[in-house]
Amino acid sequence: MSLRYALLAVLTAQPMTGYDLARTFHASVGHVWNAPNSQIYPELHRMEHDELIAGEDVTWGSRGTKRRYSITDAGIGAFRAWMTQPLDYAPERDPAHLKAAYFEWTDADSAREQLRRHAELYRERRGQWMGQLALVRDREHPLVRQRLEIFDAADHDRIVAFKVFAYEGLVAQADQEIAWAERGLALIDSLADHHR
Amino acid sequence: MSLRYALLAVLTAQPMTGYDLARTFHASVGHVWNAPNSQIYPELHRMEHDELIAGEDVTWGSRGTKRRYSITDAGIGAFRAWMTQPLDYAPERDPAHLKAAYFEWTDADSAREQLRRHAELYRERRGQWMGQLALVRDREHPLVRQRLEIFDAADHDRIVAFKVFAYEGLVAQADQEIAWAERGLALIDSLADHHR
DNA sequence: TATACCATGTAATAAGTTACATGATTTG
DNA sequence: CAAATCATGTAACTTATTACATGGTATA
Repeated sequence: MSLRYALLAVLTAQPMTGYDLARTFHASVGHVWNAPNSQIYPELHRMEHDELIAGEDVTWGSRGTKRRYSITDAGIGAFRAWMTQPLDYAPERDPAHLKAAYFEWTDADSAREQLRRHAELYRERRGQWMGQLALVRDREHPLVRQRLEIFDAADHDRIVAFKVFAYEGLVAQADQEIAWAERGLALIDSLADHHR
Repeated sequence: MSLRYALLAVLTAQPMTGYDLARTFHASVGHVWNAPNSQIYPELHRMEHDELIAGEDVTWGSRGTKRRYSITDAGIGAFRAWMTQPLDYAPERDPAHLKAAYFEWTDADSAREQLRRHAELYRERRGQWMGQLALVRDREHPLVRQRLEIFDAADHDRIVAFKVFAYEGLVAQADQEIAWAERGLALIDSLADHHR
């Protein structure tokens, strides 16, 4: 159900088409939430049906049209209600750590390769998050800028501070995963040494 | 598809009934993977059909029977293949950080309450992981003990080391989440001060 | 005018959740 | 003999993934 609120979150800043939302997801919010357009489009239809968003057809080129969605008052209410209500956490499900616990079932090279990939993945995510973080901090992030325009200047610091806080948390997560993978690589090396 | 391999991982140590697997999931592997029995029982049927596990009816009490599953050679092969093959990581999906990025949409009390819950959840997980970690390290963990019996003594250190490594990673994750939530609480306090 | 990008979906599966349902066995 | 635990599921639903499908617009 969080997809719906992730979409509403973006639409609180400005109206968008399904395509824009999918792109935004991929480029910015996507690092916290991701969804393919085959999930976004049907959800937008359901949200419009529930009157959380209003769609209007906008002409595009000579013949084409596209549908731009704006959040409604009911949508803002629903988003605010979700924001206030405590989150119900999903049960833990961590295939990377599950596999690591059973590394005796594969060879050292494969285990090393998997840990290197793990580190690599989080280095990449870390880089993307750092990029977003810099844009938010400097108030050059397009969505954040848009958001600041519709909010009172007194709120600007809070808005930016919360986004910085969230991204910093994600960067710290990535750092942790990179460090863990590196400890794993060292462990495998030490076990290999021991064998000689 | 990882559920299947999580089940196989447990069954490499010893044969078990569906009920035992569900319980083991909840009590030990469950901190890395969790599943309700309504997901476990059908999956066991499919795995038996695919001949990764073999079920046998065991008498239980005077009239009852229960079905105990053992991993087959094909099952061991499938598990080893999965262990060797690189993991395909699921796209990021993190409602807690998503919400934190939009805390301006709720009041300070609600935001604080959510961060407190976040810290509390990870403190609890941390405690469970530390418990498992101690059992594994001291080789008193029932499943690990069972596993050590069927493996050569030369492999014991590796087996324990990988499990310790995996659990230590989870503990570090929990520490990170707790620290993040506490930074968030401090941030909210400082924003509230600023308002006065 | 070809290529990249914008735009919107459907269909089929797979995976996961929630609620319900039933009955035997063991233990205090 | 009551309560806790062991044991095994089905049904309905929601969520997410993968693959496919189509066509318009902008730009070099």
